[in-house]
Amino acid sequence: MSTTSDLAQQLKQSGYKLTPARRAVLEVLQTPDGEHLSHNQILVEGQKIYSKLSRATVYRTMEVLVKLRLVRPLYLNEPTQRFVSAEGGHHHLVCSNCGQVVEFEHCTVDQLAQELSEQYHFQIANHLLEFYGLCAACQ
Amino acid sequence: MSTTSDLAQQLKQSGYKLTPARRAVLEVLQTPDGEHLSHNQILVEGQKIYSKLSRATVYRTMEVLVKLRLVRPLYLNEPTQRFVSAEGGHHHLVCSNCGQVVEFEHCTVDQLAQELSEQYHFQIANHLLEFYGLCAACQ
DNA sequence: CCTCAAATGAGATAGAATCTCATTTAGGAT
DNA sequence: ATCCTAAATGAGATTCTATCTCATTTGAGG
Repeated sequence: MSTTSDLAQQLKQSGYKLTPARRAVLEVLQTPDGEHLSHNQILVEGQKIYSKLSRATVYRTMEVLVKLRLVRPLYLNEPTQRFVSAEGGHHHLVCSNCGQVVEFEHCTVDQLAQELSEQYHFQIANHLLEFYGLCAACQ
Repeated sequence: MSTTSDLAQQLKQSGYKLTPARRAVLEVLQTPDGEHLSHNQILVEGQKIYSKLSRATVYRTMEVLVKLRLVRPLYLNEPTQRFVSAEGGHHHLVCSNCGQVVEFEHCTVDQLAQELSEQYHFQIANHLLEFYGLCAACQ
């Protein structure tokens, strides 16, 4: 997602205190598996780093990160909020049958983003492109 | 979304009984505002048609419609499942600040869908393309 | 008009998100 | 180094969405 020091730096510069609880959350977010994590996953992983970490603090910290546009919330076909880096695109192939989510990289919507940006006077920061269908196994 | 009779016909042909509760749900889905509805909205509107309609039946009916691929579930930046027609694409400009959702029509991902379909052996039925940013008012 | 598997309603339960409030603490001021 | 205060925290209560259970009702074929 970003390096912990990046995120910590940004928090500090925006006037937020750097607490052990927040450090733990940031550290979780920048692990190799730090993308697409839910609040609960962040809580469980975060408590391995700082055992007193509470659920409410995870919610509040993520709220701050979203407000600062350091991460972006996302729902992947279930009623659970997850988080991804705020920049760039996120591209998924989602199987309507088994729920499997495959990420892909190649994406062709930049041109379209440009056009929409002008047409609707939207300042576009990132996007989500999901294709729904049946994976090879479920067909 | 579809006409009620379409949906009713499909249910019938798939071996499901046509009950007043199901008719009410189908009728709600095919009103002009029948897209993007949540379970709760369907319940409230449905009870205006058939007052005994229960929450559990709304959930179960939508589950059937999803299984038959007549509708598709979708989360729009909140932890509430909503439903859209199963076919075609859904295109949104979402304001990260005020949450406003604008729909747009012109879309350029068909070519990409074709390529991904071959590359990942996915049988793609529809897609969701969302751009996140700041709307004119929030900039 | 009978029959019975399918469907329903009501309420219980589970899980995610939000709120409240008394206590603790980061970090600037002294 | 110590003090001070607004900011942050933890724990638990509360709200809302989703799922489950089970006794009762009903659609639709025979």
